[in-house]
Amino acid sequence: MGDLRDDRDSWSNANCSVARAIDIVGARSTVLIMRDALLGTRRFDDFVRRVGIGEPAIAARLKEMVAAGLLERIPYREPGQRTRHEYQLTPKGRELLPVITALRNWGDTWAADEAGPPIVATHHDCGQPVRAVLRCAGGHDVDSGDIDITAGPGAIRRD
Amino acid sequence: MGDLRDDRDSWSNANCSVARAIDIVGARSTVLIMRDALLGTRRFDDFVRRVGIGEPAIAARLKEMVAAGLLERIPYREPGQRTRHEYQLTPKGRELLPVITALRNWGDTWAADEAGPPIVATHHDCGQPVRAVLRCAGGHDVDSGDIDITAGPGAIRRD
DNA sequence: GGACTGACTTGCGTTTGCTGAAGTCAGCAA
DNA sequence: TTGCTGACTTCAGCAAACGCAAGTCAGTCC
Repeated sequence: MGDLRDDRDSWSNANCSVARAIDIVGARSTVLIMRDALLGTRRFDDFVRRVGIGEPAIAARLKEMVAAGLLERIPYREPGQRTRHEYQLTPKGRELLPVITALRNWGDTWAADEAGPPIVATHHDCGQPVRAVLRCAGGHDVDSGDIDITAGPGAIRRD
Repeated sequence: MGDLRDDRDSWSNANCSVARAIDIVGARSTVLIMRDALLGTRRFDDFVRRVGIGEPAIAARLKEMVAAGLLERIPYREPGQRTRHEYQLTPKGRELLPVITALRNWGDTWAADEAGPPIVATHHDCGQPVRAVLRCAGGHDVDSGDIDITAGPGAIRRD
């Protein structure tokens, strides 16, 4: 099976997973809400204070994200308070962690403040910083030059 | 040093690398152009045919991406043709590969066509599929539950 | 020199994303 | 019952992103 890049016009991007993904999570506010959700934020007013975009945009986006299955709206109740709802990550949402981590790594390297990165994610067991890296199912580290592109089952040929 | 999530209001997102990153590469067309650039596309008309967005948007975005240092505009000449330019990835651009890969992985899992993923990235040496995974500098695989958040040198406290 | 082609640019119009200020609404507290 | 508060919603209005159609411009080929 040859590398598709040798015959680039034989496949189309119509069924591209990258495009599908950004159509769901590509909006700026969605990424920023996911950032904070992955750091543990769950309540509406906390999102409003932390995400840094306006309240109407947060409300609209949270609704969209619940509809998209990234968050789940769960009722909770504190003593002496009425029932409220919090937004908990679903597995579908939680699995965006590599995306956000890769984005943060890149921002730390190429768009950081002179002072350095504002927050650092570290491994709980050993305290070392965490990064998103490429690895193959055989367990090898993969360099960007060592990747072949092959057609998957959903490939659409164009003849 | 405690986990910052225990004291979430003590830091601000003003200097967030995730936000900085998406302000540079967050537009839909930028991501799609990077997708194709990372698959080897270099020429204007190839981007127009493959990316799936209009010509004016491609032209404007390529210009922005060159200005942002993601791509470099390099003159080339084919025999009997006039001098043209191609858009080559810079290191800054190439290092977005984990971001695009993580996005593609997520899309393959959560937003794929029934037929399955259209393209598969495989390790050149062993042929196994490539994924973006989290790992710490100590060499351990990191699960999403095993991450601590600590303040980095660029942290902005808010008192 | 005239046609051709690849690489853009210009000029609309439309949609989407976001902001800011103000309004609504449910239920617990007094 | 009235007030309060947290969680939204509604209503302009603006700017950026994108699509489509047409125009430009520099070489090269004939």
